[in-house]
Amino acid sequence: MLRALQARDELSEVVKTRVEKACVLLDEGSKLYPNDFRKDTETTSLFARYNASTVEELAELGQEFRMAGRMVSLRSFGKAAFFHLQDPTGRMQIFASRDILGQEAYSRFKKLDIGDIVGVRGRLFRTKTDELTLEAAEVRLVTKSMRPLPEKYHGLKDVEIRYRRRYVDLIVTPRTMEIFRARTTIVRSLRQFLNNHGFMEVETPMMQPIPGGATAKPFETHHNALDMKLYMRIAPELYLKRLLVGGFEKVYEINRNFRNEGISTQHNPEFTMLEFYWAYADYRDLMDLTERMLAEVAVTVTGGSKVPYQGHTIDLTPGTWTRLSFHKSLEVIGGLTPDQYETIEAAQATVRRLGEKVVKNEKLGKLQAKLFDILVEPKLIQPHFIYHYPTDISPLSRRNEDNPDITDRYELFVAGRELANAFSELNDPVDQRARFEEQVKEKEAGDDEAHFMDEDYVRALEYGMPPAGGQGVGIDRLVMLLTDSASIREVILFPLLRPEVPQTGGVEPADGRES
RNA sequence: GGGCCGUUAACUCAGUAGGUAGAGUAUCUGCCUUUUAAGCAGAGAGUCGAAGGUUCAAGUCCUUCACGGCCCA
Repeated sequence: MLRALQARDELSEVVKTRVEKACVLLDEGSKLYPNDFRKDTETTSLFARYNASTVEELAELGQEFRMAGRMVSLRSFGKAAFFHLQDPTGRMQIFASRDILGQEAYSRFKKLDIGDIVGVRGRLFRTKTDELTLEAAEVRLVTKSMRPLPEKYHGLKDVEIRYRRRYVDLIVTPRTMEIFRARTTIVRSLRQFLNNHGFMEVETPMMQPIPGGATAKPFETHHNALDMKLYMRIAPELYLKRLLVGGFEKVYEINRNFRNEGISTQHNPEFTMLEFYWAYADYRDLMDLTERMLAEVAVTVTGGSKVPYQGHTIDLTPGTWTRLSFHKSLEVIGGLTPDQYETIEAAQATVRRLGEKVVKNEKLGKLQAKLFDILVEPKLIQPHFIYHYPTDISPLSRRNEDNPDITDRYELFVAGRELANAFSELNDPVDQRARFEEQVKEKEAGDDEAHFMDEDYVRALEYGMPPAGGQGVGIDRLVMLLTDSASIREVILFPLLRPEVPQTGGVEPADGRES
């Protein structure tokens, strides 16, 4: 099999050489992929215990350790060599010499390549340059690598290859590994916070007959056995609120949503969202909880509640977050006066003046949202809760008691981006049905992001849903913020990309996309 | 969808005014027992993203396309 691989002429010279070496190893009776090596320690663990030890202390220790990992560098001197072994926790220098390993083992060691996964056994010592190093009494090939690693100094720079071959990126770009560790820490600490506050994690359908809970275009799919059209969910909202009807008072879900929209530095078609619902609470309670939750996560991940982001320092300390009404923000931050946005005509004129298109029959709230997006959102660097969104762009939110044209809804903005969306939930089934009907009209008028009618959801509300506050938090954006990442693709392990162009052979894509 | 930029050896990058492709790393050979971007000497390695076009001659100029990046919508 390996010989056949060797004959493939599209392989680079370096790969062919390695395959050839692997063939020789096989011929000599060596295994290329043995699974009998066991490690008993890791880099950071050894550094934590022995980095402060003196040469003498290490010499007295006499203990042997077994480590495994990828050989990522090699400095060879004929009869001795240093290399670095990379494991998930870091890099440990290994010293291998002919005198210690013996003639035969040393010559086997010399056949190893950078990139191979090896197991080593030996004692610790300190080099002349004072680096804690393992002196190998044994070095074994554990997994043969056929492909060369990227350049040792510059690493992998081509972002396309970094995303397509994330496995290589993870090997050679320490920051990539840090980001995804941070991502896990963030999600874990969100769960911990919510669990500690009595929330219960649940899972609701990701394939839904009626996609709801957000304003977005869904992906469509099909169930063969049921011969049924299904949509990938755009939000879990309507299912989570059915659970409030059922009697759970605090529920949350952290999982993927899918939206059939463009891709940008801030949008991936599948993204992760936290949604949680809290009965007998309202949007103001949510603001308080959110401040504490996100600050706690920030402290867990970055060590403090002030985090650097793209040249800014974002202060997430609870109690310092700005709270401003939607319409006030148009004035205070957007620089508008009420007569520039209060009526349809005025708002249309202002939208046009800013160079934006005005769509026929566009509602006042939507026009005002456009003004907000242009004039206000980019300026909201420090955390801002913008509350009291217009009712006509908030079909699932509870109306404000004093003014039916606005809702008890807010969005949280940080670093010029929406990070969360929350509101006191609409639990009046009659109002909800009317709002859906309004959405259906908009859908029929050509707005393919408008909501579908969801009769079952209305029926659930008719049984009675306790008053509640609910919030969605964009996890990818939160990870971006807390890891100082400019692009969402940096915080998604495998971001969506177009299919890779075949590098060799005459195989054309069979979709006839040319022309 | 629009604009700008990129695509050259496995990786990181050069490539003058259009004249037939370079470096470093990696690889291979030789030397080398405390290096850490190890060192020294030598060697091999490229459909220059794809397809057309202009030209005596195209990595370089033109057109289209693909993939990616950034900005805008």
